[in-house]
Amino acid sequence: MGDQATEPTNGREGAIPPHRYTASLAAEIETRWQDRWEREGTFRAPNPTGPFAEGFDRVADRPKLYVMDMFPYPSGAGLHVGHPLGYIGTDVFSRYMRMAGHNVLHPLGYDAFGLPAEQYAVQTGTHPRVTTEANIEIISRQLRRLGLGHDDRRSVATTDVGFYRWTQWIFLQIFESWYDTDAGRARPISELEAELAAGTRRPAEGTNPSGRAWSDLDDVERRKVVDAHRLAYLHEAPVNWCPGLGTVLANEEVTADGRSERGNFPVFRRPLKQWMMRITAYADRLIDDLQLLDWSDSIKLMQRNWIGRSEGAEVRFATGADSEPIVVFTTRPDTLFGATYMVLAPEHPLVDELVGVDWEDDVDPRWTGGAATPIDAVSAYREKIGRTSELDRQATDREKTGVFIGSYAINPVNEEPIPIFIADYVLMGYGTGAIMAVPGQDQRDWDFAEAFGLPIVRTVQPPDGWEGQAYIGDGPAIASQMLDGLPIVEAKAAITDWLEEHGVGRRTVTYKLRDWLFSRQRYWGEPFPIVYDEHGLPLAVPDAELPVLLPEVEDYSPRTFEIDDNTSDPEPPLGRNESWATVTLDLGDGPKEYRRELNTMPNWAGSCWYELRYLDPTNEDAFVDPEVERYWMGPQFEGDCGGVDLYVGGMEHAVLHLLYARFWHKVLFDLGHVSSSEPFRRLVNQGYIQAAAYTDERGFHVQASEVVERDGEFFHDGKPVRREFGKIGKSLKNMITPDDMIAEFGADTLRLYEMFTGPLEQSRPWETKAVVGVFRLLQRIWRTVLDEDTGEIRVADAPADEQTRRVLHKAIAAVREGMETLRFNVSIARITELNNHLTNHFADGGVPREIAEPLVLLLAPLAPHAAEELWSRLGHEGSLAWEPFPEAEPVLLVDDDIEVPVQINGKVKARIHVASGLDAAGLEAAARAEATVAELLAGATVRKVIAVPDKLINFVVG
RNA sequence: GCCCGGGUGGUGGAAUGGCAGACACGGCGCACUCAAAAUGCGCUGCUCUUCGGAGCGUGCGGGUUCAAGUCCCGCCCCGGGCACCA
Repeated sequence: MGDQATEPTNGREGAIPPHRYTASLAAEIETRWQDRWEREGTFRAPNPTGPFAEGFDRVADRPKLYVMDMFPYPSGAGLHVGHPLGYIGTDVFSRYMRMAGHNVLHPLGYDAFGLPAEQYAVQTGTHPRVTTEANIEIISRQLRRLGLGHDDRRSVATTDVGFYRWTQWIFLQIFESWYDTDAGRARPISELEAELAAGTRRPAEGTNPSGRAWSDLDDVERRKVVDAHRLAYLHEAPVNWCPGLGTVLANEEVTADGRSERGNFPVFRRPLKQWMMRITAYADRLIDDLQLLDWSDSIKLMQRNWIGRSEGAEVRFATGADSEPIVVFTTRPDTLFGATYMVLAPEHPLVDELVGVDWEDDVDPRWTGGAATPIDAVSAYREKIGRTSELDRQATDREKTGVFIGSYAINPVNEEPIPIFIADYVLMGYGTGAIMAVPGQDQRDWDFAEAFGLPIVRTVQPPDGWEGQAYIGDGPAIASQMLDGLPIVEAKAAITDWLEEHGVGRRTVTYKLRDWLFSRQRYWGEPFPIVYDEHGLPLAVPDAELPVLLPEVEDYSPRTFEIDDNTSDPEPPLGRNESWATVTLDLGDGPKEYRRELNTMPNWAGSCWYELRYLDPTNEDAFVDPEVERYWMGPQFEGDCGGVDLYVGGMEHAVLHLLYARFWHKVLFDLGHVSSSEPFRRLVNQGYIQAAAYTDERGFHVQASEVVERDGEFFHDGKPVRREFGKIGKSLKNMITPDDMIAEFGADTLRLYEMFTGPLEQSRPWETKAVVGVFRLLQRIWRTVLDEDTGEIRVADAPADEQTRRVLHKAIAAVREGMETLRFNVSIARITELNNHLTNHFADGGVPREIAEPLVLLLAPLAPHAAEELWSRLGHEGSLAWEPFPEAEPVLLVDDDIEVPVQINGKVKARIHVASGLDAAGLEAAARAEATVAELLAGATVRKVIAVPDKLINFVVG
């Protein structure tokens, strides 16, 4: 292990002063302070009430601050140096804010359910809990060694029975509620039942297929109606069935070319009964409340795009005498007069009903796909796209395909018959799965119309010379009867009114967001607190029966199938324990036998609410005490959504985790369980650390640690290799662990290095040889305070000179600003400047105590161990974690005399020294008096003088 | 294709519209040393230079302004997201 520069290199006694700050001294200091912090509970944040209330008096008058990281998955590989970047950032911020007078809560737990432990269990038979706990042990030791000041009492794991018990409870809250669109919020399902029974409310559209009155329905029918309202509901819907994994996947887990993100197996769309979460009910609120959040615009935009709200109209197109009309969704109802054909998604349910028997005599040959009859054409086309969806879609992306189905629809505005096609550019999953095609104003429709020889009618006047493509811009309506001359916005309003008056359409909104598929055929997840009765209908397991514990099973795997077998049904592993799968319960009508739900919840469930459990992790009566939640997360001002004050994590969770967590939080808010309407008020996405990886001539990665650099070229084993930057890890053979860096330099140096390489949000390359820079900074600060030979402090009690005071206070102001804006790199630079001044100014020691002590405190959030040690050597008893952070005195931030550049036509020609605050006139006089300036201005015409006090003066001459 | 970020020395990066390159790495030089290491100090954007200095410089081209890395318009390149969304 390289210990160059830190230890004697030749074994000679005394080559290194005995009290120098070295890696081994750092290790001794760091482990000692880590033990002491743990022993003294230094970072325990008191709650206002409950079991953690001890010590609250001390902080009661402080503002609260809740700082959180996206918690890690405890993988067996351990951490590399990229993982802790965000954790160090939040730790520095938390330590700073504590010293700046806040009651800071900074916990970290583990997102411990998930596939890797389960797959390991499948291979080895080791229970996932054993693997998970061992991995948590390893990672928590690694994290502790970094000196992260977490409240150790609150380190929950989603796999703890005491945690997932409440995950199940929250699931039941969601199950036991429905979304009242009139009230715009979730309400308990019991209130719905009461209103239905009282006749004050009718079942929502689509929830009562029989259409009979509530009073005429039997109990089972009524339950089905109620179940169809629930926010967690069973739905027989096309799902992404992945036989290779033996499980169903969420849309988000399927790649664009129809394969599983994990494993890259084929995925099939097929109907299955699965648990769904009605996140779409919250679509508008999830969009609208983004404006309350202090998140980056890019993340907000990604969420908005994901939800994909679009306003438009539904239009009904009549088809034939007995067939029901085709409903299309359009954002451009104003172009209805230009609808010259219609396209249905190939799997649209009306296709089979509408398909014609024979082609007309004069049918365009391009329309038939070469088939003898419309029925043949439809089935051939469906088969064709069924095949191509599994192949890469890229190739077919450009050209439009489809077939005529041999029948017509009637355009409601002009009674014109228009041909109906099926084509794969219309998706069943969006809108109504059917469109009116307006080639004049839509490029995709234009392309299709060109390919199939369909008429193109422009209904918006394009600019002069616009030819050969659709025109989607604004302009007056043409060829549209009563709409003619209207701009798009007015035409939309007019035609939508007309459609509504004539009963052939209405205003509507659609979303890209789908309801969330919540069932997984896995073992290592939360069991659903649900049983099924003899009707096959779901019932909640009563609170008293929670938690529903994961049963022991002999085999942890779901049954997997041939990767292209799309006919078998999922068989979850929980079904392998027969005695568990059936349970006798008394649900109010005597003991009866029920069948348990065998699926488990997806990995996201625990992370949807863990920010709440940290607050009150030992509570057995509630998922969180309401008073504790209000204290840490409640709104802080009128109109505030409340929530965690700072949440730091990777960009990869921009959509899924952050959307799901917001959804759950809003349900809990609606039901009155939390006072905050959003979970995370402020979000920061930390960057990534990338490291150099090297490939040889064959393109194989070589061990990065064995590569040497000569004159900008890189060699491995004497042969040249190519450098690239990529993710740290085993696959690129460029693994760098925090353990290695701590051994070589110490944890404080690692922390400083990661913070110094750039602002928290920015990605940066790892450069081990640059780490020595911040290591030297710590050595120099050490030397500022202590004598390296004797170990005695070398500070003086004499007062500091004016200049040194000014340097200190400017540093304080700048360090604070860097801390508050999470630009720790700037804070470190200012500390370096201060220390450089001290080494220059007090070369023989004797740095005034009034300077040395603030210097140590400025360093404390960044390099806490070294700072604690120096603080105690300076004679202080307790930890400095609760010492007040130095404050800058405003008078000392302004110099008496300052240097001001004098520009002539924007070029600096001279510098003058003037009293700070000197006004424009004084500045001009002083500048004109300067010899060079006077010379240059002699004989020139000064057209204008811009004098900015304390900044510069500019003479514009002509 | 569309939507977000971002392009500043050899490198990581600083800079409320007001002296571009703070701080650090690397490099060069000096002191200390028999020598090296360590430490300390100095220099280090590019080009020219009579060694005084001069010119050019924040991806490229325009513009606004007394003044632009920063604001506006149009391009180029890199990173990320979405992808037939009606």
